[in-house]
Amino acid sequence: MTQSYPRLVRGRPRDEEADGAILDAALALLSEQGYGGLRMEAVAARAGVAKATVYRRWPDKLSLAMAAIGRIPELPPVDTGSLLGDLRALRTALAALFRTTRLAGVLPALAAERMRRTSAAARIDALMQARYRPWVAAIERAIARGELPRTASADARLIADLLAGVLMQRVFFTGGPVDEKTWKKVVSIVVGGLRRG
Amino acid sequence: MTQSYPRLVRGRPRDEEADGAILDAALALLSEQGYGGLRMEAVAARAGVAKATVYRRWPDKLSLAMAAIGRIPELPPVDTGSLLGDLRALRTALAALFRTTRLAGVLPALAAERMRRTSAAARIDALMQARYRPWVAAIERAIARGELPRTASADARLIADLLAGVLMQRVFFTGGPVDEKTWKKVVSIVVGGLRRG
Amino acid sequence: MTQSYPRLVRGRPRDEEADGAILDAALALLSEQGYGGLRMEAVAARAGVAKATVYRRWPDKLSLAMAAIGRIPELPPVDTGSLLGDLRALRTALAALFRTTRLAGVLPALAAERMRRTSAAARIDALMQARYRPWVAAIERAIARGELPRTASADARLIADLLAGVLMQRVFFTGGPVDEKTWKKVVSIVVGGLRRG
Amino acid sequence: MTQSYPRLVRGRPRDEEADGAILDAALALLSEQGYGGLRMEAVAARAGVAKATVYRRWPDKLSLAMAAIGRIPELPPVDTGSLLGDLRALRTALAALFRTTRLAGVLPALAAERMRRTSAAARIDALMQARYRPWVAAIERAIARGELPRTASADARLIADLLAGVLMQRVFFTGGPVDEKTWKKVVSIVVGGLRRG
DNA sequence: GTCTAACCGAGACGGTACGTCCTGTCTTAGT
DNA sequence: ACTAAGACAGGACGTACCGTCTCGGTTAGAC
Repeated sequence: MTQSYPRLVRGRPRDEEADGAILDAALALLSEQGYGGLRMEAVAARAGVAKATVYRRWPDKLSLAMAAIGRIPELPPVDTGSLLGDLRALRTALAALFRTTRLAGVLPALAAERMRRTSAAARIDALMQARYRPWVAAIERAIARGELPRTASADARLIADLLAGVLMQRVFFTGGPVDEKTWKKVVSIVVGGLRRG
Repeated sequence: MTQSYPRLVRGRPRDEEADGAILDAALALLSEQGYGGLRMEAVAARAGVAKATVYRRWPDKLSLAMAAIGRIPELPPVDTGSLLGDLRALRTALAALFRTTRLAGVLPALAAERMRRTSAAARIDALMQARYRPWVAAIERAIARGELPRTASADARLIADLLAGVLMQRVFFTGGPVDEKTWKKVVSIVVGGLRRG
Repeated sequence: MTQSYPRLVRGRPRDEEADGAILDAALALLSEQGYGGLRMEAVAARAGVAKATVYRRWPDKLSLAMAAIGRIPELPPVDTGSLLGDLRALRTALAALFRTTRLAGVLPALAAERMRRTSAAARIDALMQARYRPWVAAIERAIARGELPRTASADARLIADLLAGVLMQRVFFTGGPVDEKTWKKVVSIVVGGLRRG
Repeated sequence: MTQSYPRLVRGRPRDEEADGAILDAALALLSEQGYGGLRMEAVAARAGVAKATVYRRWPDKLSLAMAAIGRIPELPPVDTGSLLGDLRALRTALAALFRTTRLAGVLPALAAERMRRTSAAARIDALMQARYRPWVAAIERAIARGELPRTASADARLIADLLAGVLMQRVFFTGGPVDEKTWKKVVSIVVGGLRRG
């Protein structure tokens, strides 16, 4: 599918490897120091690249940070065949992602930027929604399978926000537990509420 | 109950008005610029105070920011006599708080600091839990009144996180609507699920 | 001659010991750190005194420094009976003073202040002239004794400046030696020139 | 004679004009405020340069001050053909330098630093000796011409210190006059003493 | 086989904020 | 009226980082 067009531009082509090195460096530093501690000079040094090479590719720190976050794998596609199985798998996958990638350290920083800079909000929203898509998909599959009432179909995103939201709330704000047992209660309440409604 | 002890400290006492002026300045800047844009020099200038006077009271930016956030009023005590009334009132009060105070701009920044600095986590947790207390209280009152099953009493905090969490999720991460109509659905799902369980 | 009047002023009398403690502290710090490194807070701390107590006695740093320098002993009265003996003794005494008291570290700092602040010049001049008086006195005695021609009497201060000046020049500016042998040459040139003239 | 080598250093070259602007600013402030009143921020502002640009070139205030003093012209080469002519010219030139450049305000400050910081002494000595070289040269020429006895040749520097020293002594310490008439007496004493010796 | 344009590393640039330090003044309670 | 203690406004310190710019040099397609 990919095809090699003759380059229209002249001059020395960009070093394609640099992109990866820069993003890896940025992500590592973002994970270690948070957004506020992310230093462009440190990114360049760690990537073995000049600072201008970073700025040539991303115009500022936020853009770089967002691109770096894009390197964090999304939740793996989950489809166990049942709503309860999917939700269990999603929580486990999210916990694993938070444990192995420091995504958890980066998301609130991104949210903070989002609240602060209107110009950044749209871009960040797109990134966030992509990451929450597996949750919505699981709800929609459950409706299609008849596990949830058809009336819930308009509210798939709301239900996803309700489920994912309680995890975020605890991880980022109240620090409460997000273990398997707690999760079962949440699922029971929400799914029960939906079926009853 | 309060009693006037002789001052044990010597030397010129701190200017008590300065505390308020500094916190007001910090809060204003926090609201306008966010945590990342909070400048100690700007705080001092706006408060009409020397920079050293700020640092004498709060050792760093995070401490100052947290103290400033302490000036934002908490959710007003809500007790309408019914769970649904309380929850409606809480959402309205929170929306008003976010609309009038830029608390919304500050919370994710605080969460970001919390994820980044272990030493900050405990202090921030305390502040956060105080702010979420009205939610827990409303749930506990509902259980006491018999509106929610007695079996839910162990999970009051989880339920509060579930309800508040979906609001936070939408405000900070997915940008979805948090209006009255949406809220009714959320309350219906969660309360329905609890009663059924 | 001194007489004890009843104190006319009311209130607590000044702690007379504090003067000495402050000046000693100032002199010690002046010697260790130079005028530029003299810190009023350090003086107060070292003297075991509050800062205000220092400022009550001396209005600013320069005044304090000058008063502290006043504690350095002047050249001892020298009168060996001959010009050559006096000059030898004066050089030895000055060298000892520079070796034991760090006066040498303080004089150029004072000279620098003198060049900078017109208001300080007169006070500093008075202090300096007092310190150079033994040189003038030795010249005047030599004239009285007939060791130097009577025509030199108008120039006693110039001659003193010539003799002391070469020592200052070497100590402060060119770093050349100021030993006994060098001094003999200087004395021989100057005294020879005066007798010949 | 000058030759153009390829630049060995990489990166953007330093702005050569900035050097001059910084030194001029430093010298102006040094003249107006003295060494103690020299402010790095004021230097940068006056030079129209960022503070870091100053620190990139000179690591501290003393280095900058010394470099700035290097901009003050040295005594012009003096060679009138006779010792008395040279000495008259040197005094006149030095007086002019002190009158037009505030070198006089800076030298004692430098001497004070020299006494305070061993590490600074060698550098300052070199600067000072360069400035006193014309005096030594005049003495050496006089010896070569036979105006002074050949036996004085070992003491050229001492004689220079004696002559320049009395001027320094009066300008910096005792405040006595350094006019033409006074100078004639000094020259007469010193030259007379040397010829007689 | 040049020419030219965009790239590259390196590092200086103006600007801004940091957190610390010091001066000289002021404000307490206590002697 | 003094004392110790220490807070105050103001302002400089030297460091660090941002995003831009300017070098000499490299690497490609266009001529």
